[in-house]
Amino acid sequence: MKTFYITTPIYYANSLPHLGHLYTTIVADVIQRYKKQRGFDTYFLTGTDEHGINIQRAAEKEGRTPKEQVDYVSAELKKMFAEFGLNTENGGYNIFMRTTERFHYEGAQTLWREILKNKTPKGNAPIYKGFYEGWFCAPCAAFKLEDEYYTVEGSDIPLCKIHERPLDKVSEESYFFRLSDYGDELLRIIEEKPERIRPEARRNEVVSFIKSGLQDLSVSREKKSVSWGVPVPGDENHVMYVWLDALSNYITAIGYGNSEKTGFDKYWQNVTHLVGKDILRFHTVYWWAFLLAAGISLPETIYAHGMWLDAEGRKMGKTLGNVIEIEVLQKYFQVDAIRYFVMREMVFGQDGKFGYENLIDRANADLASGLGNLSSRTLSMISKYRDGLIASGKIRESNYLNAKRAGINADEQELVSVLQHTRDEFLRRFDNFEFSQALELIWTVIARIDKMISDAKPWELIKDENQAETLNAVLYRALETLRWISVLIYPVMPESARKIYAQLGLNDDIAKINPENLVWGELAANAKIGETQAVFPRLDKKKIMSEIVENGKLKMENEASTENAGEKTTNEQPATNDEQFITIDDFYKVELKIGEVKVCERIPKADKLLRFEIDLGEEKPRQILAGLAEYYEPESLIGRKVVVVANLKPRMMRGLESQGMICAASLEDGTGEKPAVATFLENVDIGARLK
RNA sequence: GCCCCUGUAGCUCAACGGUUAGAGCAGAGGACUCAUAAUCCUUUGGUUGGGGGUUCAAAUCCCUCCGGGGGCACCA
Repeated sequence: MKTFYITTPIYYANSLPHLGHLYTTIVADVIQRYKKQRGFDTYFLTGTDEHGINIQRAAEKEGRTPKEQVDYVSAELKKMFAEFGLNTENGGYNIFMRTTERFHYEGAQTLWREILKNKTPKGNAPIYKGFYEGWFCAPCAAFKLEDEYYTVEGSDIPLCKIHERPLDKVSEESYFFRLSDYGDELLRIIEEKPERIRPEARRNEVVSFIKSGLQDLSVSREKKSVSWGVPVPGDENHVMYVWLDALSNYITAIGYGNSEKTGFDKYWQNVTHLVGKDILRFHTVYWWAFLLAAGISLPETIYAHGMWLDAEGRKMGKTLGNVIEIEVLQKYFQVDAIRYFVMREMVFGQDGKFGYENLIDRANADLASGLGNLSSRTLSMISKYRDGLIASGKIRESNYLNAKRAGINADEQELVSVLQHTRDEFLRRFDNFEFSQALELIWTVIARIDKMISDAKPWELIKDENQAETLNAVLYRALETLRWISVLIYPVMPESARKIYAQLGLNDDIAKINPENLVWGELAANAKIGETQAVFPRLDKKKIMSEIVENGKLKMENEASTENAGEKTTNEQPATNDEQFITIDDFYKVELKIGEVKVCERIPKADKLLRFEIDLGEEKPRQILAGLAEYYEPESLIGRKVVVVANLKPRMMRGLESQGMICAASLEDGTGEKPAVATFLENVDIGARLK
């Protein structure tokens, strides 16, 4: 039997469940169900990556042991997956992998030993002991490169650009993986079969990365600095570093190097790794090199999918308050509607926009008005006109003319070939990860059947005894098409597909029907349809949106009052649409003042920043940094009166504290944005407030 | 800075170098009643980012400019 193994990344047990986790896992689940229908013996892995310094730190912060910490996070994730029907019980993943499990330790260590046994393509030992030294940021859990930190004058300890805290000089013994020996081999492999890495644009990035030269990779940490990990075989002082540990989960989970799990020989031959585009490189360059080193065959496909942006196309983030909340999705939307939305809306491999409004629109237009309504009107007519009995769709020759009068082609073959073609094309698209386009095809068929019904007007046919067969044919064709559609959409919307299927009066397991084998006419005549019920409820857009917005506001207020005062008040934006207003009180939170520029100078090595000292009528002038250096000569600004946001939280830039912000218009002149500093025509007093 | 991708209707996306560049949503008008205010018909809307070039033929290939996104290593 053909096998198919699909994996999501194992999610780092550092952050609580979010849309990204949900999305990738849904996609994997859809593909897995699809392949199963197509007759593959499938295996579906998801899970959590539970080692590393970040986990250790997070645990310390929460007053837990690392194990307690990862137990908590992985349980949360499992809970979410269960609620979305992605767990084993609901036909979802086969294993929820956890890297803290014993079998994984065994497997990862076996992998290490196997690598040690071999030689690199250039005849060297793949792993050697070396010395790793660098500036280390604990919250980032990473050594920082030159452009990732900055230094304050008078100090030689650099600060992390992200966390604005001092870095530690870390110098430690480390095992290195001789990645530098694998570049040529990797390039050859990619060239040989480029489709292994998709989409193409991402593959190009990987190729150019390899071509730029690979450096050896540190694959261990000393236990004294990172203890939370898989011990390096034969060296008590080291634990494996994240990537080797984490990536190996894909094989340890199916029994590589351990006896607890099974399936490696069976499933590894055809594996698809779904990854976010941000971790593609690790899944190609590093992972492949590890596998080559261990003499294990490479994965069949690595597919990097895009990220979800907000409705306006901005990155989602806490500061913008534009994150899609899992709880909101759960509260207002059917699981299948969400599944449909993510598969239909995002062109797989590209970034997509996710807004609650778009989701409602899709659910209403495609599901409620489209598929739901078609099934509803069809079944309703069967009940009303035929007492719930499915009549044969055959039209006898003597009735051809009647059918023609009603606008119905007596020969159903035309519709049959449309359906077959749609099915074939759907499968082709699906096999090629073109889910959005595959689904679109189904909806052209729905429109076609809707049109057939409108043309034939069953409500008039019923009044004419001579049109009994025409009416039967219309109803049968609609029903039979619904049967096909149910089977095709099953991977994307399992519950709904099952519901529709059952309403057609069928009771075999749709999950096991191979769409390839669909044959027109297999819906038996004289059978009774099932109990009719609406499959996709129409969503009240106004009501739901206003509730979401209201709750969002409440949540923000709660967060604002519990978090450090003032921090979030200035950079928050309305969560959803542009019909929102701020109150006058909101405005007053921003303290805009007139200040006079006393000092203005360039900052060494910073091409955009200018350093100002601005008199706001306070005891001493404020130091403010502003990105105006590309557009203004420092001298020309001295003496100018400018508008300053006076109560902005100070922040460090280039090692200097900026205690406010200078307001400027952002102008488009065709060459890009240019700022124009706000000024007054009248003479204004220093320190005056704008209101 | 170097490299990659991308730009098509108001929005989201299609279109082996080959008919008059198409769908869906949104908008306007009409029809209908089986259906979840649904469906059907008609209709508005395009200098395919700009400019050059190759070709019998360009959204598609090449050059260039402009805009958007992304990659340039040890962070899942």
